[in-house]
Amino acid sequence: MTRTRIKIKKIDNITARQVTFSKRRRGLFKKAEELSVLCDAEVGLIVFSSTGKLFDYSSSSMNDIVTKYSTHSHGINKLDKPSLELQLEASNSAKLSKEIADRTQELSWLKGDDLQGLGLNELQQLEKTLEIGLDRVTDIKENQIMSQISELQKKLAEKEKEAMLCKAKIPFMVDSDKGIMQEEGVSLDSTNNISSCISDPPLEDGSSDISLTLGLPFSN
Amino acid sequence: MTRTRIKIKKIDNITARQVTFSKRRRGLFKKAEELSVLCDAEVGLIVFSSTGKLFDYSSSSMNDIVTKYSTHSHGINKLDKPSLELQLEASNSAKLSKEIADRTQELSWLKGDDLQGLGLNELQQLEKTLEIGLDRVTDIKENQIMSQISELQKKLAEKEKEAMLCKAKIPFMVDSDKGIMQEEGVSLDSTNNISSCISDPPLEDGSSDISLTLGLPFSN
DNA sequence: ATCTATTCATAAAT
DNA sequence: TATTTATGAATAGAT
Repeated sequence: MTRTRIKIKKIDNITARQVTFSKRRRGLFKKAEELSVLCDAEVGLIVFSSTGKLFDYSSSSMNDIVTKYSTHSHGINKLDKPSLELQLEASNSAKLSKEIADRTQELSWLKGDDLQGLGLNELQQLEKTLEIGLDRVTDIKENQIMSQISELQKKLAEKEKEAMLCKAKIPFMVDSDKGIMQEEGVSLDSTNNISSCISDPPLEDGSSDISLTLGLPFSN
Repeated sequence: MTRTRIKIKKIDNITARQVTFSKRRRGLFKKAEELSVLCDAEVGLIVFSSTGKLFDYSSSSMNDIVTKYSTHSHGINKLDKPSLELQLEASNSAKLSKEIADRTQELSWLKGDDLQGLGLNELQQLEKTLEIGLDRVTDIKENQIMSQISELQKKLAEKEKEAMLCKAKIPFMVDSDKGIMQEEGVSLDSTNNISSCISDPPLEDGSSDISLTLGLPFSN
């Protein structure tokens, strides 16, 4: 690899072999971890040195990985064959895994990934499915938008009515309370008058304050 | 590593992730084998891709390695221990089931089913995903259609060329075979003449002459 | 363990 | 997926 290229055969010199083992072992474990992280893969690595020392790395639990390995395709006996129940569980797992794989595949296709292997018919089917899905989603979305809008309009209308009623009451209130009625009439749009109505009984549920959602046509 | 350095974090783009997985997996397995050979080490390597596909390498028997691993230092419970393993299997099953449920749900959404519970933001996100997917599918489909068309055009052109060559030969055939040449000349587009050429050796694809592209304005 | 000259691995482009 | 290429990494041998 460097100063000179070496042949891939057992290194005779013990010292040199140990040195190389240390260096390359580090490199190998580093690469194993990088693979698992970069590619979201499950990696299990077990190394015994020639002197019998153990080194291991696993991206998740080595137990899980080995178990999965022993079931996967190897179906039968990787590590002994403890019980019938285990076998059943294993085949169940395999089925579930397959189902996940299938759905993952379908999801990829729907998202437009991984399409190269598909034939024209499949592509057309996919296109149709997507068109239908898109239509429905757009539909529902539009419905939601429209109902949000009309709800807001309704609330707004209510508040407007409230404000009107409030204003309409002012002459009487002023009249009965204090008798300060003026000839020219009451200034109906005075902000003072309006704010004096704040203590009116609030409307039902969450909508206690219309201004809350007013500038928020797309709130959710 | 190369054109640019990359960060060791999960690669988002699925395609890029798959490509990197293939390359690095090869590299990793190669280094694993080199380590085992050069340093006389026992190496077991198990990799599951993110789609669940299994890859493995072992310098000797994976079973031996895993068994040795499970005893070594780990002394206790790696394999066997039925009840514990059963528990693990069960929780594994639960995980898998949940994953299936998640993907099933997402598939439903993409297909436009079961949208009632979603909020506006989710719907918009969904819509976007579908639009992207649809674009890609349509793209690939169109490509396939175009290549089918041009392949057909190419074949057609070849047949036309064949027919032309055939016709061109007719005068000589008629002349030498029967001497029925007429003053007015041979009717070159007689269907009889054409059909009489069917037994001509078909031309290979490399095509040998100028008429190669004759009827193929859109060849590619 | 550290240093480098080299080979190797590989990200990006094709 | 395969190939190519530019460049970052790994590492054999020396110290």
